[in-house]
Amino acid sequence: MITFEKFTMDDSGPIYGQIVRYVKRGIVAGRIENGDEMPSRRVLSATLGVNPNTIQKAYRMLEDEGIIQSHAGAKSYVVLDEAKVEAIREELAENDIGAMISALKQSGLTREEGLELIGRLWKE
Amino acid sequence: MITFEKFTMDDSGPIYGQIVRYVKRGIVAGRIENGDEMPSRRVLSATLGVNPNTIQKAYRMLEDEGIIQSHAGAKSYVVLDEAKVEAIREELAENDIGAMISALKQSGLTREEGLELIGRLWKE
DNA sequence: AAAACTGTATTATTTGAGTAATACAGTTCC
DNA sequence: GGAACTGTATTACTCAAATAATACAGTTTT
Repeated sequence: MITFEKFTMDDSGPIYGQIVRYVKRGIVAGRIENGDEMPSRRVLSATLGVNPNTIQKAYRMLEDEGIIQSHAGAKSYVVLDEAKVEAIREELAENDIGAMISALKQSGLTREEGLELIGRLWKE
Repeated sequence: MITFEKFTMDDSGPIYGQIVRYVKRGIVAGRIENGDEMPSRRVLSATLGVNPNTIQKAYRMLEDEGIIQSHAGAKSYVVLDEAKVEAIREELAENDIGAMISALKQSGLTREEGLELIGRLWKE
């Protein structure tokens, strides 16, 4: 069973998007694997203090991307193969790192200045 | 006169926030300096294709942070000293880089893996 | 002085995100 | 088989963001 701690979600943007990203990052990090059981909409709703409809919206998006499978009445499961995981890994890196690079460029930092600053701020 | 190209604003979140960030990045990058004249609300509204009220909200925030000055009827001007610029520089780095680091950590990357990947994706 | 700009303020409307409260049908489990 | 779970769907409501359409008073500019 995948565990969602009470609001790891401190990102930006809509909550359902944050949940989708949280799951994808969990997959890439190996915390979530093929065959894992998703918490029910109601349970996750209570855990995160978020409306069931919002959870359903996130789950629907995950299903549309082929990451989970839902059958009416039964529990929902994670469905993954190595290719999918790799695709998600690249999508996340592209998004997270790409956004920062374009922000730092807009701030006038060169590649070397940027890398130096990141290295200094990332103290594990 | 500060120039806003037709939608450099492809960020996320409210438009007024994007405008505020755009100005701050311009300041840090040296594109915007003390004494610079801001485009009028109406002009920027037309340039960006955004409602005047939304522009006014952004300008109000900039004024509240002491970055611009507005006097009813007259044009608005940028007001900066070196200390302010440095404060903005640190705020932006903290935000942009901090967000990415916490995202990459959540994806399970170590500091070394992260820095290596960023270096590879940032091809100037 | 008059025209053409400025900033500022107000009211109404639309849209998307999120909440709230149910309802229903399918499944799991004892 | 019945209870207790599942996923799914619907309708109504609130709220913030953004738009739209003005209006007014102060400033530049000619």
